[in-house]
This record gives sequence, C-alpha cells and structure tokens, in this order.
Amino acid sequence: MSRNEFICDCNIIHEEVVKDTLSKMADDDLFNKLAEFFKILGDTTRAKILYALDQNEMCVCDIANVLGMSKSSISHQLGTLRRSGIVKCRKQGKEVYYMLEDDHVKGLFELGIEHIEHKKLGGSI
Amino acid sequence: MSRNEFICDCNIIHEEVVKDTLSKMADDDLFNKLAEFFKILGDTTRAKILYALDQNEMCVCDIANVLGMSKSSISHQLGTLRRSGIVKCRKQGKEVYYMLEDDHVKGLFELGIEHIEHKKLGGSI
DNA sequence: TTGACAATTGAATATATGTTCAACTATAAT
DNA sequence: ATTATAGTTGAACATATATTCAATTGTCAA
Repeated sequence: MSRNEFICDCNIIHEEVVKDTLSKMADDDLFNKLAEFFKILGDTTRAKILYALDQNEMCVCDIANVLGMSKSSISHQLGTLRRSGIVKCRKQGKEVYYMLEDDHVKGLFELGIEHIEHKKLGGSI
Repeated sequence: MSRNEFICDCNIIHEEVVKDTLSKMADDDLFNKLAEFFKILGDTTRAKILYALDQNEMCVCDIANVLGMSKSSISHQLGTLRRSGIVKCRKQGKEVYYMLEDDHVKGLFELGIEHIEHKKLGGSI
C-alpha cells in the first residue's frame, strides 16, 4: 500500500501512528481476495449449502430439497461456490454431485460459530 | 430445521441422504448469524479497517488517512463494525479511538489468508 | 458565546447481488 | 427419434449496501 500524501477531508491527528500503520498494511490485492472470500461465506443460502455438503456429498436436487429452495437458485449459488474454488463437482449420468473442495472452510465455519457463541455468553457493550 | 415435506421444483433423488442431511442441519438462526458475521468481513474497506486496527488503535481521522478515504465513509463502516461487536471505541476529548473488540477476528483473518495462500500454490481444477 | 474541528447521521445515489422465470443443454430410457 | 429429467444459464426484478453530500452533535479553545 503506497500513497504519496495524506488525501482525505480531514487533518492528520497522529502522523506517527498513521505512517506506522501504513507501513504495516498488506497489499490491496490481499484485501480484495480476502473480502471476496468472506463475502462468499456471508450469505445464508451459501452457508447452508456448505454446511450441508460438509455432512454429505449431494446432487443439486438433493441440496435443493434440503434447503427447500428451487433447483435454479441452488445451481446459481453452486456456480458461485465452484468459481470461488470452495466446492467441486463430479458428474455421473444426468446428475452432478457436489462436495467441499477445501478443508479450510470447515475450520472457518467452526471459528465463526465459536465467535457467535462467545458473543452470546460474554456480552460486551 | 424442520420441514414436513419435500417442497421444491424437482424430484427427490436420494431420500436417505436428504433426510440424513436434514437431521444434521443446524438452526436457521445459526446460519443467519454466521452469514451476517462473515458478511461484515466480506468488504474490502472493512477488512482494511480491521487489519489496520490490529496494528494500532486509531481515531477515525487516522483510519481515514490510512485508507485514503473520507471520514464519513469510514465512520459509517465503523458504526457497522461496532454494532456487530467487532470493534469498540473509547472517547477522548473530541476524538474517538477505535480498537478491535475480539481476538477471534484476528484468527479468522489469518485462516482466511491461509486459505488464499493455499489456493495460490496448489491450484485445483 | 463564538469559532473550529472530530465525528456521527440521514437521505440520496449508484452499484452489487440473490431469486425467479424461461429457455436451453445433456444424458438416459423407451 | 422422442420424451423425460437433471442441471445450467441469461435476463429481469427486487433488495441490500457502500459512498457521497449536507446537516448536525459534541468538545475544545479563544
């Protein structure tokens, strides 16, 4: 992250801290990819699909039945997940079976759940 | 997750798998909260803010300078982060200092980065 | 009290995105 | 070949949301 000058609608309060933080910031590229990845998990339907696929490998029709949603909408979301490299599929006859591509997702899910549970107990502010 | 019948625009292919998965699904409430939480991390600006606050506690003006964005837009996002319990603040004079509320976020960030790095190396499909 | 500045807030705008609908492809069975 | 079914896809629509702009609040200093 490199910028020549402080360009924003306000005065600089703590130049030292700002410069230090700037020097530690990661590349924009990383933030974009990171946000893009979390955005994928940040949808109820996709979260359910991933959770479901963590239980069983399933075809589109199965998933639609589990979620009680239309095949089309599930297929669209599976396409999003596939393009993001989070699920993969295997074609067998007329059916397409989907499964998780990545174990990381499971870990992230568990951490997220942990976060939510944590909030419930030690309510802060 | 309880539903009486299979209601969707397709036939059931694998009733056993569907029933098994249904029995293992978590509450809708959990998925909603989980998605809501990941959605917060799924924005480049907010991701940068959190990363920056992980380096240093800062006031709104500082953060705006680090990101090269307007105070107003940063303040809006900080409001979102605060309402989600991810950051907290401390008022001192005219300035409001923000900091991370939760260590979980750091862990999630690192897992997310790990995921992205992992993709880079072992390109799949 | 007045002026300056940090920060918040609401409204408006622009953009992104999830679901539906309809059309289409691919595969299997008759 | 024809029919039925699984799945995909693009367009349309509705909704959500990020940023901007303008107005406002709260605090400090003179």
